[in-house]
Amino acid sequence: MSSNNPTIKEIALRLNVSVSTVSRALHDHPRIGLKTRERVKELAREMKYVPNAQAIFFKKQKTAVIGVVLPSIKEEFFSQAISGIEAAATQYNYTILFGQSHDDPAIEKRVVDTMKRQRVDGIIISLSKNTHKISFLKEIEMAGIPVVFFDRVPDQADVHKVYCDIYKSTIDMVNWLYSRGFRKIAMINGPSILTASRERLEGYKQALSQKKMKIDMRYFESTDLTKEGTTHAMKKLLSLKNVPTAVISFNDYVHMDATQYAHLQGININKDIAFVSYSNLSITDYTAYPPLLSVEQYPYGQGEQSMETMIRAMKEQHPTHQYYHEEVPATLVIHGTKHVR
Amino acid sequence: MSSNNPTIKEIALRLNVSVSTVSRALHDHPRIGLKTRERVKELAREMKYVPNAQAIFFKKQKTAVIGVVLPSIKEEFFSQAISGIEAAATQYNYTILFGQSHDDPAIEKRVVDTMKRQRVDGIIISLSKNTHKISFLKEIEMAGIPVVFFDRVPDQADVHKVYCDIYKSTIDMVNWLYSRGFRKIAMINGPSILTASRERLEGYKQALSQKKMKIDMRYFESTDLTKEGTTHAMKKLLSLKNVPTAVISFNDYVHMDATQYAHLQGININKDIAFVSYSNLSITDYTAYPPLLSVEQYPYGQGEQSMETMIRAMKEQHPTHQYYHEEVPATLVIHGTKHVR
DNA sequence: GACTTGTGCGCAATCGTTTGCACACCGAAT
DNA sequence: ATTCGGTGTGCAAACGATTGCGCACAAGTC
Repeated sequence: MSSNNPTIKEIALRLNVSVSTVSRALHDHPRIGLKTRERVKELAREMKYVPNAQAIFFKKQKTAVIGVVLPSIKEEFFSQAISGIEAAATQYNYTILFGQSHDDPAIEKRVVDTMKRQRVDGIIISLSKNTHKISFLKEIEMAGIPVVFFDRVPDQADVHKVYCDIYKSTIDMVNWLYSRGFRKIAMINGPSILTASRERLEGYKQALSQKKMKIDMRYFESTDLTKEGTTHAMKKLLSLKNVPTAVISFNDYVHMDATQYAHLQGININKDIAFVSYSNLSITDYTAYPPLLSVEQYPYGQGEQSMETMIRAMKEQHPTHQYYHEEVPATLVIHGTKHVR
Repeated sequence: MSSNNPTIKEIALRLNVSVSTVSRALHDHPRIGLKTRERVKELAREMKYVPNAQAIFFKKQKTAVIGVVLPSIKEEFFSQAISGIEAAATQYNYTILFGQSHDDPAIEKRVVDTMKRQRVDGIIISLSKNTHKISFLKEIEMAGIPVVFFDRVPDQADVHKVYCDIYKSTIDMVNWLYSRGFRKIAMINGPSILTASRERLEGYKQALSQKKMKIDMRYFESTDLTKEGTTHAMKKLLSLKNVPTAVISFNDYVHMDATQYAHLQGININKDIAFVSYSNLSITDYTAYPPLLSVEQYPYGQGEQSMETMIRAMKEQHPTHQYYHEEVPATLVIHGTKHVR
């Protein structure tokens, strides 16, 4: 009936011992006699005593809570990532305080502030696509809360970060297309402020020049990741007099919008034009026009790795001069043609 | 440089006033003189003072944290839901402590225990599909932590719950099919322990009997929601000598597996057999065989509503005898045939 | 018998903040 | 001159748990 959780004080009172004895008994302190220990544990069980983590962590100045800030959990990539983070966190007995930035830097800052107030032990963050200054996060770090960036990471070296090498996998991707005879390779890239976009672009250019192909910027389009932006980009590509024979999309969502539009324009997907992409969403197995190939970025693995890195970062003494850069390998996943028509 | 966050004590020391004065000044207590108030606030800003929420909530016996337990965030339904919960929580200045059960009752219990330790102010939970006993949650409630169930809710009345009326929408769905001339209507339902499954079954039966149609249990199959389970169910339906002309799937994931298999068996989706489903996933717009119709269950809205209900539940004095049952309306969304082939 | 060693337990401080109460001072009203 | 009300501030307890230190008692050693 009592709404209040029992405390060690109440146990102590009932057993006529001191609170310190109860505390030590519950922790199996060797200096506490066996019978006392048993009596305490017995009563604790009976009273359904659950230690107050708030009090413990307050005392210890630790919370065993990690803040996780993502642009949007609606994206499969991030929901997979947080799943990995949570799995690893559970292993290390940490819990997850969760916040979304919705790609809005102001909200992102507010979420981070709340987490600081909550005195999380660390923050794992994938930056909003509109965030340019990360000074507020450096401040957090200066205040003794380690920050680990993942996937959408800043360029600078003085941060902990976990990401996969899009540059390298983009080169692999272009080579794959080249080896299959494609020469007119277009790209629908994401917003240029994203590191992810820059890496795609640089990998694209690098691969082409390795093959001694000249880079035609008319084959290079961008989208703001909305359906409209992607449709517009695809429209421009289709209007070229030299229509590309292959299109690399920024990710599978862009790919879906691009192919949907292209299909409406009478293009026979992966016949007239080959489509390849990034993300390797599980859902593409069910889509009308799966990409021939998609770069798997292992969001779950990146999430796990972020948590591992966080654990190590938390062990460093403050201030750190040791920054971890973890590169998770990306791999090309070639889809069967079973559902391609 | 200092890794430690400043406290009101340090501010008090520097200003030669007491901690109580600092505390009150920061809260604009009217009995503190204007100049003192200004001096305190000025210094607080200068020292980048951030109140220690741990200490405050420890003192106040409130954490402003709501625990959210979901089966798996990888499902779009739940990632949408948590998005809604988070949005509403932010409005009320609550933050979200997050955990997944992975449909495992043991993990579910462990997650809830951790949350109790953390002294969350409330728990919003969508039950694991294998959870039969919710006594551990009633205990949590007895201990003064309100529990709000959503979507996957228990049958009993003595709980707070938010859900949508699947029974009613199933009747609408069957009527929709009936009005278009379909008479051999099959169903691939989910695990029978889920309320969601029972409601679908009952709606199905009710609708058929309203139309004076006899209920043929050969048209009724179940899946454990795995691809294999669904394929098996579909296989049985296709092997009937009286093959159904319409199939109602438990949700869009089941629908995708069912139609994928049916297609491989040479069925012309939505021509030979009409397919309808639940969830109305945004992704179905891009899938090879979208359902003709899908029941929108508004996960985001259910999430928001769950948080609203939580706010109300937390206001009730303990123990409650006032339980909230919130029914979010479900609606039929009829897909165009644009991508159906 | 004095000394050491080990065993079993309690006292009290501590973490950062809030808050009821008391107190001191001041001007004004009686 | 006393009382009163208002204003500005400090004291100290409280929230729940942990932990260094100290004390009391018993058993063993010389």
